[in-house]
Amino acid sequence: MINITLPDGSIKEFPNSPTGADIAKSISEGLFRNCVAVEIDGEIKDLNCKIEKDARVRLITTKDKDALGIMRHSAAHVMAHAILCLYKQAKLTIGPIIEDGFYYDIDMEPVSQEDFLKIEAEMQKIIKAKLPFARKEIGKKEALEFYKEDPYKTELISELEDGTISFYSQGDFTDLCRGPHVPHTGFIEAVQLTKVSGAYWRADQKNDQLQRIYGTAFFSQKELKAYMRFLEEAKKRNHRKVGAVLDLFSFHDEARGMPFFHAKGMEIWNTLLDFWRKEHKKAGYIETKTPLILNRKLWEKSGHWENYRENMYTTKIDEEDYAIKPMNCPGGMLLYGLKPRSYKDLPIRAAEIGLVHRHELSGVLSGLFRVRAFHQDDAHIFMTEAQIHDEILGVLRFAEKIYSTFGLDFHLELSTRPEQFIGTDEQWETATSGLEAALKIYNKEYKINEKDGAFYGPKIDMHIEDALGRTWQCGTIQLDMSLPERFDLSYIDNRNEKVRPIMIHRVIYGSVERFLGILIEHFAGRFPLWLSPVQIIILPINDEIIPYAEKVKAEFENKNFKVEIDKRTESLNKKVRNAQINKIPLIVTIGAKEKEADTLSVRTLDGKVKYGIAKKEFIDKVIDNISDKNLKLIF
RNA sequence: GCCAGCGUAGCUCAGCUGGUAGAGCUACUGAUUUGUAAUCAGUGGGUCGGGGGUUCGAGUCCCUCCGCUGGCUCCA
Repeated sequence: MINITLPDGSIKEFPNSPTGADIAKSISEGLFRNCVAVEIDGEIKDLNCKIEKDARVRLITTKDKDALGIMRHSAAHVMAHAILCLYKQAKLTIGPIIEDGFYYDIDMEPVSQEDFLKIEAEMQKIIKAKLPFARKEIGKKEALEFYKEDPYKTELISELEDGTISFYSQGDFTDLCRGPHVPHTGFIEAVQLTKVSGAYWRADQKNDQLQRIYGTAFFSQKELKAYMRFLEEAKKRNHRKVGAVLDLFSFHDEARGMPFFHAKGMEIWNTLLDFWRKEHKKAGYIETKTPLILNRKLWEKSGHWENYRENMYTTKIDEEDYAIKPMNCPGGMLLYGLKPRSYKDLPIRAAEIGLVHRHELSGVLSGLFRVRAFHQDDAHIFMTEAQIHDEILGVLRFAEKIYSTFGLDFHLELSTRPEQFIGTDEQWETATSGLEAALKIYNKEYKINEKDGAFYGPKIDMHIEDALGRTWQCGTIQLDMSLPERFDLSYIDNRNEKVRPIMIHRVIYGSVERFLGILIEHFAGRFPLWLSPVQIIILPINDEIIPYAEKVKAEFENKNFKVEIDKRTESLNKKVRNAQINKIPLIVTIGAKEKEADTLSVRTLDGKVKYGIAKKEFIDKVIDNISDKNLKLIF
């Protein structure tokens, strides 16, 4: 007898080695039809996997959060199967699932999106056939024999241990795979190929370039359609597009990857930095500024010349080598080292909006998200060991305050010591536990990325989440055990001894350019009033009223509102349409009635119009919205 | 840098298998003086990304360079 414990605690008895399918059927036929896999004592297995001993069992239905990944992995197999049918000489490599779908890296002739239709058609045949996925455990020798013509699979198998190797087949297709899979191909209800790219075998440029074909799959056409709508929405919000319509910035061939900001872009830029400066001052930061071009000797001292050279722009001045800074830290070190420091001075929180240049590969440039010149909202905090966790905690709380002002939620990731590192075990221990202690007090869940820290210290990354649920790494807090050493920084402690300070680098916006890009997409160009480059547009109803409208405009400007007036002899409808397209939050129409009554009619971007609002009331409300940094206009 | 796709007026796009470039919006001019998402008419605007080639003839075919987009790699 086998005793199966179900998640609700109930126990079912089976005479001999039941499968997940048997268990499902014993409960209901409907449940069985929706089951894709089964979790046995915490491990997810195929539904037809025999359960040989008493176990805790959880049936995974299509509704389960684990189901989607299992099915997408099966979809990757189906795609590979279809491709092998169409491209006989293709060789498969790896085909994992990713965040919103799957891909398969295949050694084959280059394909383009036009080929998707026929691949998808072939996939549909396989799906319609409802071919069962069959697992076969196989010896290493046999596996190598099976793939003797295939260098990729041979390489993969040779890294596996004998006894752990399994193959999965559907129809005449077989692939090396750990599993699990859905019971049959018919579970792949909605599937679509999304993109192709070249990808190197084992991510190494020296290796062959493979075709990476991406796809996504869902349990229903409805979900697939919703996902496609999401992609559409993201496209509509694309900051490059919105930035052009709103006249915020542009790119020119004369300076690839280096944005030009227009007047309206600068309005937002300055608002972002005004806010930033005010908050930093309140949080006990000083602001500094270091030069753009610094002597090679400094970069040699900091280690950048050795480790970061290929990303640096260099130049010669008076026969000496210089580099345009790719990071602000070495300059910051010089400022700290300027004079003897006392423990009483610490912590020193020195911020710098530093313009850095990095020579990124041409292919990676992407709007404001990936550029070659950008401003970091940097700060270097110098402190004693005892101050580590207070300072880290301070930065976390500070960042939260900043992000929440934009309505951005975020999550944290801690990266620990990598394979290659400098410093002693003890230093790493102190540093890492300092970060962890702060995270614990901060009391927000965080993910640990083992061995993902910088070689010079552990770090905490802050990933914000935008209105579409996409995440972006913005903030980072990096403990640096290298630079204070290299620059021989010190402070005098209370026993008159020289001590090396602990230093962190931290950014909150990250790159101001990129943060602005994220905000554009987050708000879809409809900035909250305090951030809007144009807050109010005045639409005079006819030419006669223009002088009065100008007076109102001057009045608004006196209050520091960002206001424009549309004096064109166009229909009101057209001017309204224009203002809506330009996403100006407050569209104010002025005609004889308004002049008479000292009122305004105010249209907001939702298309609603309020007539007869007293001018004074309007001004007060605008002031309130701006000073409260309201995310939603309260009017 | 690599793979794939793309590059026609300021913007959005049309231009079939090669036969000497087109629309809407914008801009400008005139009329209209407008009450909440495009008033009407007229005018201007392009060495079809650059260069080279094939051809009697190239926006269209080929080569090459540049740029853009999606990925790879890297990262803020």
